[in-house]
Amino acid sequence: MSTRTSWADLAANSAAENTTAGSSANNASVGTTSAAPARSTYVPPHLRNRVPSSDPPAPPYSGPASSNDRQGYGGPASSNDRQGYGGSRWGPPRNDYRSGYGGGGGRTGGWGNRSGGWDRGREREVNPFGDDDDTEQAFSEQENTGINFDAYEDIPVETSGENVPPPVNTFAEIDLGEALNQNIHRCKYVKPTPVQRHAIPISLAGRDLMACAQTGSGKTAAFCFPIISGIMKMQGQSAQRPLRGARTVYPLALILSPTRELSMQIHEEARKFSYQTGVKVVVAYGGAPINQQLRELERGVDILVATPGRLVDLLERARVSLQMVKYLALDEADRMLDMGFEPQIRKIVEQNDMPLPGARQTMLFSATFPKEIQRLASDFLFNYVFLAVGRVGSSTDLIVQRVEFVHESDKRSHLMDLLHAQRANGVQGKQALTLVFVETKKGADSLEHWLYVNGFPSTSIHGDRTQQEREQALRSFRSGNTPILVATDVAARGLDIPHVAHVVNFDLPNDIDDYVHRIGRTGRAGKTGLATAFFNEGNASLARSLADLMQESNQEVPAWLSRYAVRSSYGGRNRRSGGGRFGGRDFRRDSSFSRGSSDYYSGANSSGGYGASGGYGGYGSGMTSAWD
DNA sequence: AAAAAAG
Repeated sequence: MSTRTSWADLAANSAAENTTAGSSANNASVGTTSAAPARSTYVPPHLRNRVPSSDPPAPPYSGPASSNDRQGYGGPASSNDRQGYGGSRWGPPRNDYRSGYGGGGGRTGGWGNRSGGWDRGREREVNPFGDDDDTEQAFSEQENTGINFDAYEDIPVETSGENVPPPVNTFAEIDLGEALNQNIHRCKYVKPTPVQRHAIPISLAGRDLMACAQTGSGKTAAFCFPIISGIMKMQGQSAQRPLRGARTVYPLALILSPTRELSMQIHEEARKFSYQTGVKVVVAYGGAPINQQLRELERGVDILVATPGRLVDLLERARVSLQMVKYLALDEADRMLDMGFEPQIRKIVEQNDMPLPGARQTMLFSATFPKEIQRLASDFLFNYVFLAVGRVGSSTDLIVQRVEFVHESDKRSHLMDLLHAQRANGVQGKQALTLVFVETKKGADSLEHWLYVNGFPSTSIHGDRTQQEREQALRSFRSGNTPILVATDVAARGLDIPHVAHVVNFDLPNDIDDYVHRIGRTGRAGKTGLATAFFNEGNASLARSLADLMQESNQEVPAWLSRYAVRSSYGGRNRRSGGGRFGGRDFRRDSSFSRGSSDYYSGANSSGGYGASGGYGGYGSGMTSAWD
């Protein structure tokens, strides 16, 4: 069955308000509104637990019959049963649950046996590939891998550290294990992306890693594959896993991210990668009832994906112990270590029973990595490899960046003009989504309301909304139902939302890195995108770094912005170092960081057209990449 | 100053 649909088809499908069977890719697995979820059919014991074999290239085979063996079929989905966006995770049961329920259809059937206890999750595992909503995601991944890989040959890559393991060119070169290889097929990953080519061998070699890489380029896979593979290998060993029913669980890997929605997204991806590997992934985040998450944890967890607050809660309740953690991954690591989060991260990593650096493997990923944050981060690392991977073409080439001078009082009408123009151009159909960033939560509410009153279907996401509202907003935006999303920085990082055609910085952030992350919500997966910023006197402090970034990205810099830039160029706290052409620079190589012999870290390698790029870094100036 | 993250 075909899994390839056009974006337009896809958007049309999603726009159909979740009432139809969805794309052809998974119509076998869905019952949708009309089909009352079938009662599980009896499956003779000898056919239970049968793992489908021989599928590469696997069509996303329909889900196992019973996705939720605890509740028969369709209670509110547990966070682990349902990864999609159709319906509240903890709300009352709804009829429009589509994925994973709808019983049967699978040629294997009968996985959902009721064997009690945690049997490493294999028998009851929901097929994450058979999910409607996951189709969209699978699609975007497909699109990601659809980036012109030939262009990757020239991508600038820089590594530094001792004895850096060499990159690979194919997944076949790496022994990730058969089950994981099958999932790679199912994800339609043909060839590793640059960050995967480099990061996976480094991680498999057991090395710690600090990586600057673009989110859309398979970053999640880059840290998930080695973790899953490593856990699979550990499973042969004795493993002092706690007995079933023990209140405390001992994950082997911990993945932290700064927002709940990003943790959800990582969990969804990790679940695909770990399908039928016997590796169990559980997500825990705030704003949702903790009891359900506790139940999931009790069923066993190898990889815990979490936001910091909820994890601290779980640690304090002694429901989670980090004693067995062998892998620690921080996504958006620079955010995780900034002022707001750092104490919590330290508490988790340093003030609990987590093994020390060296006794665990630590992987830090982000698109931007200011030098000061690198310095902080080195506390968590042991003899790590620094990796910076650029993107096809130069930074943010796929995004056309515009800056317009707009007085505070004119912003709304100016936005209205943009939206009208888009509508007139037909750019804003159901498929073209516009993401509008504002500075404050109140500002988000009032702008959303104003847009709504003025006839633009919009919704908003920010930290004062309930988690249900946040997830609903994201769903509604993704589906094109409300093609305008007003957001605070909660949505700035990591979220992979296909079809975002336009990012408007209604209020510019104060930090250029935040700008980079925000505009990175568009221009993803090889698509072009547009980013418009409203600039006025209040943004003077950003002028210099913004002008620099735009210039580096071959964007047209308005003359008036250059004048602002010159005027406000003192201080330079926001300035990028290194001309920003390239993903990043290991702070250990900076002249201000002097320690030991110079050749301790002399293993710097560089490939791709930029050479060994020595010495353009400046003191104190933030190092960033121009990619998300 | 604001945002995020626990309730």
